[in-house]
Amino acid sequence: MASDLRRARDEQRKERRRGELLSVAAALFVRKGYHATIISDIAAEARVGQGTVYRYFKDKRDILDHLFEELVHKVFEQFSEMTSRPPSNEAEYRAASVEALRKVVNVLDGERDLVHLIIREGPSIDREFGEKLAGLYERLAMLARYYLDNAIAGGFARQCDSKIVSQALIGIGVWMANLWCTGRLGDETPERVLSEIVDLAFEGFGQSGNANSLAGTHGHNNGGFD
Amino acid sequence: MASDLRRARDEQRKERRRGELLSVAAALFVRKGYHATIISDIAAEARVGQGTVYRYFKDKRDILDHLFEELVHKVFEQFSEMTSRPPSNEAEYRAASVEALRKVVNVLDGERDLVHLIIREGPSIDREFGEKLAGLYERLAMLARYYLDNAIAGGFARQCDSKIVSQALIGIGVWMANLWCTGRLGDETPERVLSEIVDLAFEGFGQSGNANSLAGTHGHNNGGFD
Amino acid sequence: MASDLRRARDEQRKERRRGELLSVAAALFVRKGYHATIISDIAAEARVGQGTVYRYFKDKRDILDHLFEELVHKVFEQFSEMTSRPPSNEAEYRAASVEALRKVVNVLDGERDLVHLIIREGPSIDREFGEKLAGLYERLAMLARYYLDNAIAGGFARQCDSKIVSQALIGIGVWMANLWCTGRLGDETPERVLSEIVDLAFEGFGQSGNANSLAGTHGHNNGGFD
Amino acid sequence: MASDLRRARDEQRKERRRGELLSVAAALFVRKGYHATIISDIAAEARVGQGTVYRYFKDKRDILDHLFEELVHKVFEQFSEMTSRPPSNEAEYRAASVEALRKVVNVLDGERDLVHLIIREGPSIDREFGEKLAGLYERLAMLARYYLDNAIAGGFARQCDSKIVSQALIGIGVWMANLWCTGRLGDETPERVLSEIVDLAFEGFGQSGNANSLAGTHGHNNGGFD
DNA sequence: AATGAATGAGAATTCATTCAT
DNA sequence: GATGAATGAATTCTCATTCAT
Repeated sequence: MASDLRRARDEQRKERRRGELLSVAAALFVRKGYHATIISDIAAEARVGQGTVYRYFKDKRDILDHLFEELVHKVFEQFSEMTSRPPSNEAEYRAASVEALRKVVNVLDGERDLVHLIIREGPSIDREFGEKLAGLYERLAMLARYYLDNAIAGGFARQCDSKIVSQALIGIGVWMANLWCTGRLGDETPERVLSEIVDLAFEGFGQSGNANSLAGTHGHNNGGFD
Repeated sequence: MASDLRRARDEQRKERRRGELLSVAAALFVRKGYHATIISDIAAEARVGQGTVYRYFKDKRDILDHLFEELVHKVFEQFSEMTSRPPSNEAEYRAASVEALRKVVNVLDGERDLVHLIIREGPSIDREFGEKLAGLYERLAMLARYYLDNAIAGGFARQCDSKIVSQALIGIGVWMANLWCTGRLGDETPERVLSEIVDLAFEGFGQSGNANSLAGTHGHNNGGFD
Repeated sequence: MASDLRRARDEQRKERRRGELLSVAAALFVRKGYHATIISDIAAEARVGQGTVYRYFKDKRDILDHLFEELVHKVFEQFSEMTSRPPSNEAEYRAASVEALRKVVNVLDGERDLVHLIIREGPSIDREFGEKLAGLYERLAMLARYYLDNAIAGGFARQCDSKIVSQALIGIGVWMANLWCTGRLGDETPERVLSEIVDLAFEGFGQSGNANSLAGTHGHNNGGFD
Repeated sequence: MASDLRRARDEQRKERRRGELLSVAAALFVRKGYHATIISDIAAEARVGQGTVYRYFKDKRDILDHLFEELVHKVFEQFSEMTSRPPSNEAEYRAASVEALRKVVNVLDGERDLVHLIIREGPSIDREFGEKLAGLYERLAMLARYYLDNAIAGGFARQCDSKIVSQALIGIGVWMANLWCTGRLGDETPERVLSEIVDLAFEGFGQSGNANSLAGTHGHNNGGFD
């Protein structure tokens, strides 16, 4: 029936406008900052009335939530197709790491502004959003830790505190992502960064083997902390 | 003279109250968030009138600036006394790294809330503050890079892109500092974290030597990026 | 279309409300004084929210600017239709003066409060407004001087310092306007005032001719001034 | 006794400081405007504490009152010594007018800023001050009218509405005083201005005698006013 | 559904005045 | 008497949200 067609068209138009509002808001949040961006900015930039914004989103915070979910969805979408067979030697582990990072980079590459926004503003929006973001980071850390534990158990990763190390890896990732989004990595290509980071993670920057390792000495030596 | 005594006492009281206001503000910024904290909160918590806050600080932003400068000052104070002789072998490098980190940890340990505040809110206050903070991180990265370059030149660090690696190290540091400040490191002691991180940085978590390194292969293989 | 009608109606309503706010503000400025009138007074008197005032005017100063421009516009509108042929004898000059003053009086009569407000508060609002007002007075003085110079050149006005005399005429005008607006002229009709002033300007109040004139003696006799 | 000397010295110092505060306040009122000048400006400029200002004056308004009274006192002081014999012919009238104006000018010359301040800000301070100032002007107008009525009665001034004409004369006086105080009279000397004004008042700027006078026709002709 | 005018709660900021020292 | 730190009432201005059209 005609009304079905019409309804479909309306639905489509609505979806398009919602997307338009999201992208306009993201751009403004990035440019002016989340707190400094006011609803009327978004409405004006999207060429709609202020009231219209409220037809699509509950409030400003709701817009950010949608942007966040969108990003999270895109990232995890990538991993849904990954083979879940865990690596059984260092070469496989390294290859899998590189593959996973490449996927992430590919997603983030198309959403630089959004990523920058989330990393920069996310922790300071409010307690709830901060915890949601921290939860995301935690999930990523758990993932990294899972693979690291597997490698340690399989004997192709050094004995180490996988909880700490996996967090450190996430720290590197978030930090580099942020630098890259804000253009502070200069002309380094993502691939270059990626390989350097994987090398650092697997080999460190030292020359020797395990000589002088401090690991394992803690507890015996508190290093002078009070 | 009496008036001198009076002036000295006034000066002292003023300094005490300024400090009181700063610490109250820091606590509130941490608890409620910078944006959600309003001047009257600070005044009420410090048991003074709103106007009094304005006698000591231009506005809310000015309070944060003072907190930031205070922290930066305390951190760099530690390094002013460090021997500047660069390490000449890996053991020295590692020892110097540990010593420097311990100093930083010692400072930050007394300012957990403040550190958390700056890391969390700093990037989203406004452009100016964000750049000031980024400048601090950049300085730290330069410092790390300087030592790394020295080690590479001296043959006791692996050939690597020191720009990327040093940034990664800063990323680890900021990340761990943040986790620690927010209590998300659980019962791990700073010393334990420190040694794990240094081990990771010097040796990586891999077992083998340089096997399978990706470094140097970039350019020949863009990894599928478009 | 319906939306056109709607827009037109909205436009009209907006214009009406703007006018309402202006007249309410003018009344309050006159009654309480500009500085003593606060935005919430205006909003309350106009039965609108405070925020609404800010939808129409940038701030209190902006309201005054609009009132001033409105008045200036109304005054000069009157002169746009006047014949520009300059008078060629004293009778014509006198008639033209009377006609011009009548026009001004007719305009001001409908805006007593506003005129009073501008004369009273104008000079003390701020430097900018003061200069704008002084500029208006200066324009009026130039106009008077132009006609006076013409009359002197034509031999139907006495030799005199037209710069000083024209300023004196403006002084009389502003002063009488102010007295009249504030009701301090009692039951004198504007027409009566007008004719007295014109007589004074053309003939002075003396009986004799030019006897005893001081004009032209300055320079020879500085009258004791140092 | 010593305490008498001391008391006298204290009294003197107090008077000096009071004068200092008044002159500092006047300068600030002129430069920044009465409303824009705050107590702490005055205190800072006079190099005293804010509280000290309140030892000498009740509040800001009180300072202005004192400045006003000071000026009024100085002006009327001049007239206290004037012979009170009224003029008996036009020449005497003219001479007396000139003499009186010269006295006024001599006083005002030393108080330009103060005069400017009073003329500019006086009417807008508050109702009370405005009325006080209007009262002063009214007194001056009464004085002028008294002499004018005397001259009309004596036959050496034209029949005219002395109420209106005397107000017009005050208008000229205040206007010229203001122009002069603000430097907008350029290089015209006070004496020059004075003589031009007296000429204008006694003779008008017209050439003819009473030709075309409108005076006396009012009432028969309302001039088109509605 | 779309609009944008209206709203008023809420936050920042100022400054006259008080008062302990 | 002098001081200037402290105060909080008062005012301006913003902006998220509602709602009549």
